[in-house]
Amino acid sequence: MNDKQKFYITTAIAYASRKPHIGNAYDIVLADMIARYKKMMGFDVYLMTGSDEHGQKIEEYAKADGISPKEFVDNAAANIKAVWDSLDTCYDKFIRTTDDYHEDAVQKIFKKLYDQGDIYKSTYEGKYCVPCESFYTESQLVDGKCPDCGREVIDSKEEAYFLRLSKYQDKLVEYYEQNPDFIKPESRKNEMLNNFIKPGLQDLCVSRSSFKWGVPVSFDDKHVIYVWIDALSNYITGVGYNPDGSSEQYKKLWPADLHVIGKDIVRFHTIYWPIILMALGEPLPKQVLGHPWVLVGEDKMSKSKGNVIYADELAARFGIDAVRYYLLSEIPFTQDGTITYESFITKFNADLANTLGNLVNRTVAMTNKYFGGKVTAPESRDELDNELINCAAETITKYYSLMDNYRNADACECVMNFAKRCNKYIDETTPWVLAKDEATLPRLNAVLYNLLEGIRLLGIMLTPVIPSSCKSIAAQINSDCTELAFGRVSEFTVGEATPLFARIDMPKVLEEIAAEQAKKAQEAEKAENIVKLPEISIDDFAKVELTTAKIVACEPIPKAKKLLKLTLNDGSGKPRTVASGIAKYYTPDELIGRNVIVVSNLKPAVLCGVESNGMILAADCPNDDVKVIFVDDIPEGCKIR
RNA sequence: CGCGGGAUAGAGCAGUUGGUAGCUCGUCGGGCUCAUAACCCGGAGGUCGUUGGUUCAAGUCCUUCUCCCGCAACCA
Repeated sequence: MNDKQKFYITTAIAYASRKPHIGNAYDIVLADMIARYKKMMGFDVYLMTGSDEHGQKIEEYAKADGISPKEFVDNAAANIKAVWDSLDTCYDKFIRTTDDYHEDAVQKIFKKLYDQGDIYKSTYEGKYCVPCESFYTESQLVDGKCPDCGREVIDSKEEAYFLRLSKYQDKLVEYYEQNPDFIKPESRKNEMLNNFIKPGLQDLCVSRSSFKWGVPVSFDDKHVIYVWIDALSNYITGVGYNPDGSSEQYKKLWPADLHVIGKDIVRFHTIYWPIILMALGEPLPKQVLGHPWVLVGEDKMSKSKGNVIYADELAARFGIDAVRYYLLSEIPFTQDGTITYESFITKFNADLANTLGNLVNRTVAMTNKYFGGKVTAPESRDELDNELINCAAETITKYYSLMDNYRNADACECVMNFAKRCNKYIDETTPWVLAKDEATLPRLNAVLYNLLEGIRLLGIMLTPVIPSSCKSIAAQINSDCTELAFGRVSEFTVGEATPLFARIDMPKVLEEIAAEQAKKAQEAEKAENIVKLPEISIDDFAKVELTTAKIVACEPIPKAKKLLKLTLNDGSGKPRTVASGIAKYYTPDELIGRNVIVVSNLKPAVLCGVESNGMILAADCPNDDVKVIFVDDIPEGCKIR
């Protein structure tokens, strides 16, 4: 038995549909850093991460690839693991929602909640549009008709299971009040209260019958358990929870001390998840940390924009610790952070290479050069030494309080400031002058000792952030003392000075990257142009009626950001109204008077209150651009085939 | 008026309960030579988005407007 206090920390489980990008990886890196820090502080830490492997999307992707969903997620999970491992993350467990013990426990959780009445079978209260095969709520209807096609809807119902949220609403608010630190940062708590809880919680639909790839409801095989109960439960099933009897490990670890998640899923973790736990009669997690996103430049990362940066590729190019350091030192606590190759390299050169790496290098080199690598703790300290030592003490105090509050970026800055202070100390004490005179050699010994102590402390404080580099620091100063206080080592016998981080030649590397990206973009474009849809017959094509038409009027649609309302003359004598999602690319003035091609037999639809009769043709161009196909030299009303 | 977040030096950000505007990068000048063209010192550069107000005192509190970004609703 050990008497250490436990600390159970989790990441969100990654959706196993595609390779995780650097934003997804931020989650695990942050959690890993916290885990390492807590270990350093003497906690018995357990870090769990994993993959979310069910759902319609995965079913579809697998089908498109011509493999079974299980094969698909086996691949995807291996991919996720590989990326996590490429970042030197030390998780204790990787749970997959397709693991048998998880599926078993989830079925029993569902059954238990059903048996005690917290889950009930009901129907989508619904208006059903038969041609559209869709359900709508009363409020979604437009003039009492289908918002999609404008036709009559009928009362209909589809079976589904619901979780009673309303029953636990007051208890949840109470929990928020009693645990002011439950949601971090605090601004997100207000968002939850104002947006979702105050208006009143709707019961949550927790099953699906529209796809099969999920955990089946044990007593009703038409339904699979939808993502909420399946995915969120991983936090307890992964450490051995089961309604039939939980493991010793579960009893020791639960409740979790911290869920590390992205800000987009705060709602699920601070409303649905606590309610599920309350219904199960289990204690609630102590804290949820909703971190911001990592954006590329101004944009959210997306494949179609071609701006995705992958953590493992970045690590392969610049080193694991370079990636970890960037994520943990540059992403703000509450606001979204950005990453670009420029900012990455700038940060790397300034902090890791120039400030820290160079400090270690010059100090170790001097110790070797002047004393054959060996210095001992001095007897006395002068004014300059005291300043340095005080700065070290202040840094350590600040470091603790920042790290305890997950202000890792501020903690990194604070530590780097101490590294700068050490560099300044070298300038103040001028060791190269002291080395010239036999009489000042004791002083030189003291200076180098103080610097090596400073470096030792830097290495300890940065260990959660850049673990392998700190190992290298410890090796170079040849000390395994991990006490975070100045003057705890009686002597140093340093090793070889080897650069920790080689400076990056920014223009050269940027050029290389640009060349690679251009190549990738070309390949991607080629792949895009390959036909993806199944072949159709000429008869299928003949079903599409294409007509030329002149745009006679055009105006933006209020409330709609993307839509323009076009009035067309298609030669029929009757004006035709079409809504088109091109507001971002064209102003009305640019369109009026031009001739375009319209799909004239498209089923009408109501968009933002405007009935759209048809669709004009436009091309999706690279760089997120859209170009309407103009046919100004063809008169309106011509059929196209 | 759908909900929310933001606007501070050329760029990226800090600014806790109102009390002299800071940090990093860049830029200009100087110093040093142990070190990775590195390190150290100094200068320039902001009427803190706009309007009005509260106050001895407003980046900070209240108000008007403008512009950005998420989410929600619509890329027919």
